[in-house]
Amino acid sequence: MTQTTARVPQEERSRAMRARLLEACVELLVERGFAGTTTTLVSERAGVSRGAQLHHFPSKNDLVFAAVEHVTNVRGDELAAAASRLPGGTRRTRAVLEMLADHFTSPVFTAALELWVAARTDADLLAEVAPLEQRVGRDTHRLTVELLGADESLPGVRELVQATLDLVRGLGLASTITDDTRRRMRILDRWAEILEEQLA
Amino acid sequence: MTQTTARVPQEERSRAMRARLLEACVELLVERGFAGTTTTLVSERAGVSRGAQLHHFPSKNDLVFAAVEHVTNVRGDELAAAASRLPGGTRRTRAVLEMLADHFTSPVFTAALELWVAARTDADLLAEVAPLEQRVGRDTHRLTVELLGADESLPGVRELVQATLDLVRGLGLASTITDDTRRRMRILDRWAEILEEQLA
DNA sequence: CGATAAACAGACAGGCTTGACTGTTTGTTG
DNA sequence: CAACAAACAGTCAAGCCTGTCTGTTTATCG
Repeated sequence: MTQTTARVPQEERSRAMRARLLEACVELLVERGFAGTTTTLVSERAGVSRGAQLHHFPSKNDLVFAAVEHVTNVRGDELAAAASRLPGGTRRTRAVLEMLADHFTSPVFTAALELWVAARTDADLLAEVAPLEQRVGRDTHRLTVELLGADESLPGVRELVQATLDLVRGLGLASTITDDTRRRMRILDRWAEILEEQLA
Repeated sequence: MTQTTARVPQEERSRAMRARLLEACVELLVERGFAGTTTTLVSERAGVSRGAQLHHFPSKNDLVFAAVEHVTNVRGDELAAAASRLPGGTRRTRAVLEMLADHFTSPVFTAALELWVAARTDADLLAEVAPLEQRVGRDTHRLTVELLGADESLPGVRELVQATLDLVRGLGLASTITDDTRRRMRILDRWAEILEEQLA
């Protein structure tokens, strides 16, 4: 115990402070958007002095880059968690779709969207975002294939799964300014029909 | 002729200047994103003095609001033009999908996306964007139904068209940071198959 | 042709953001 | 416990953006 308390504290505090800053950063991305996420607001939100913030993240890019990674990890975790909560049996396909749609309408996705759009016109940020997003994309694809029990060796199956993911991405984008859950549900119902038919 | 040249000039110049400013604004939205689209850059890009700009658009919001309207109109025009160029006969469905996908990966869509995302965290802008976007959405839906010759009185057809539009929206979003045309084409091929099957 | 108003030009101030910088506290190590 | 390093705190200057303001040119109309 002595060894633990003697060895960890500083490192631990540092870790906690970084985590608080990243959390605050993501919250602000959702609430104020990328441009509205100023370093001052982040430090205020995190309850951290500007000095401390600059100590852990020397520049705004350092903070944002770390936030990108953080968001990516959270997205992966949330997806995995949601997948494990998934019920089996009938209506499995529909449940998988709902899970995906939920993810693509969640705050983490919104934060990722802000980073995504910002990265389009920011080369440095893009270099950071692109590979991570690719990873999430691949992981999500793999997960979806697994959850649907799809056989990708069959022609057209891979494209169908990709289409499914692009669909929920499109639904997610639409939901950011128009919260039309009912419409979304009907579309998912229909898509589930098609998916089951095609994968059978 | 004398009457014409005597009556129009000033109004005409004014119109031209407004158009140049809006064009410059849209260009910058694509190149620099919403946050990077400063009023100063717009006036420089348009070759207009800041004073002249402020005369036509007293505030940045006035400029942006006008740009939203402009983008909306251009989107509508481009879609209509593309639709009229569409070939008939076989592979009609595939051609319609490609047309839609092209639109949702075009610069106007990118500009609209920037406005869209910015509007999410800007109430004033949202009030301006939402109704116009809804209009484009409805028009696009109607156009798609017409081009596909779909019968919306049949159950599930409406949702199928909506899914198609959300799919291309998702593809468009993905294309903003990853230009993966080949992947997109394969997905469209596959979706065309399904669409024809379902609409038959 | 003179008067009036619109169009155009450019300087200026206020507010905000970022990152550098100096100083203080806390933890670690010999 | 003394010395050193990391963590933390807060101020300051430089740069940018927006919108106001004053002045000038161009067109329209009596």
